Amino acid sequence: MGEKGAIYSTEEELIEKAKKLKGKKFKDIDKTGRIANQKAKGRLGQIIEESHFGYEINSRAEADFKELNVELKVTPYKLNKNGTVSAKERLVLNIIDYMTEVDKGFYTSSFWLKNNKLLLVFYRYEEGLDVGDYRVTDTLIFEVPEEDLPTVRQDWEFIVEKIKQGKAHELSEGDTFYLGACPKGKDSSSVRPQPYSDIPAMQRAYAFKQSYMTHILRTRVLGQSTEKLIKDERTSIQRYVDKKLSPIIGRTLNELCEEYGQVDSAKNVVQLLMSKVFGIKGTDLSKIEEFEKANIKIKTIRVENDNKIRESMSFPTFKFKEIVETPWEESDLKNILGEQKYLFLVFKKDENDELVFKGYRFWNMPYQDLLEVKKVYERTVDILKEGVRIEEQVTKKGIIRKNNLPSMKDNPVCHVRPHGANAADVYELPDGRLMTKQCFWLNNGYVLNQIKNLID
DNA sequence: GCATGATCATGC
DNA sequence: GCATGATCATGC
Repeated sequence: MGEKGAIYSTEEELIEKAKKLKGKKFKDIDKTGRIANQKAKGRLGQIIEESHFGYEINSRAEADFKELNVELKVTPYKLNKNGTVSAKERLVLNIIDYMTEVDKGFYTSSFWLKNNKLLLVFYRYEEGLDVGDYRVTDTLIFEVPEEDLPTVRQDWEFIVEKIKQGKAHELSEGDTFYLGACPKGKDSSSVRPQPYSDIPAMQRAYAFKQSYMTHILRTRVLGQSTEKLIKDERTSIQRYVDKKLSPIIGRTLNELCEEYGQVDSAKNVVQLLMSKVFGIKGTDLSKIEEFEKANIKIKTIRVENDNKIRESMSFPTFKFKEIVETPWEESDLKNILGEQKYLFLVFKKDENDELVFKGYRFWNMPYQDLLEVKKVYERTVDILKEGVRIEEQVTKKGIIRKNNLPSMKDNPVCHVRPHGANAADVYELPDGRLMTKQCFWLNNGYVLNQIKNLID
């Protein structure tokens, strides 16, 4: 087989060879028995590298196809119940060496040098299927498109800036838009040193977010199109949103509706108005390409004129029997809060009860606060395991049930409260009793703190 | 007045 | 019918 690294002399040759993977199952690709004998996560990539492309396995910092500067990545997707497809996971790239990455520039960074050209091999994941029966369906040479480059670059700079501030241990995937710093290691005890702090930081790798991978899959492989927010300009999401929203700070909702020709005063008036401010055709801001790619949720926050927020912010209901079996690190809540990015649009009632646009901010939960949520989650699991206490009180309105799950007073960040169609909307408890569906809520006071600097 | 339980509205 | 975001109701 000759010198490794000399097998494919041109990209075209490599692409042709890659195409032969299409339609094949891993058990038919594998010539060395890895599929049966190896449990490690990276084995599917190794099978393709070794059995299909004829390379010895290595973990060098250089690209897999060194002479072409192409890195091989094997990645799963899934079919959703509603007929769409999604990436099954984020695409994990190289581990971040905090000690050396801070001295690099974007184009000399380990991220760029190793990953600026990828050979993506997509396979379809199906629950219950043997790994050997997973099938490769598509291959693609991928380079970050020019339109995404300003945002990816800003993401990289954000990560490096955090390391420079001695906060590598506070990195979170939700900090950034397309390129994230995701946990990489056996568990949270896998740590490594950082240059500007003595606190060991969780080992992390660069990763294209799952939402970004879903976008690549849908547009580049399936040829679907979505509505772009940023059309011609070479700018990042953050800067584009700044440009559109900062000029309207201080204006009243009524003024803005008049100016933008938003006559409908429906409940979702803010969403409709903002669609016009951003100049998109549709009315669903979260469907905008850039927001989908970055997994951004838009939330309107309404502040009363006494500077309070009336309502807390809810999350999806949880199933009691499921969360008692799920450790925090694997929980849906941790995944949402660790990866989700929000765009808060803040309106406040003035002295005449008129809503004024006070400002906006991209937000994701800071690391310290995530630790508080962890406490509440684990306390909830403990109470459910011990057997939650439910007391029934008969009142004029009917029966009211009280419980001892973590409440707003117990934690500054979040609490547990009912969330169903009504009190009869129940799930089964671990002990067999039925209880009104519950979910975690962010305390209204906590949410207020996150946007306090926008409201005077 | 606030914390907590209950329910509505909407979209798929 | 259900998930999810939003909001109401009331006893302490």
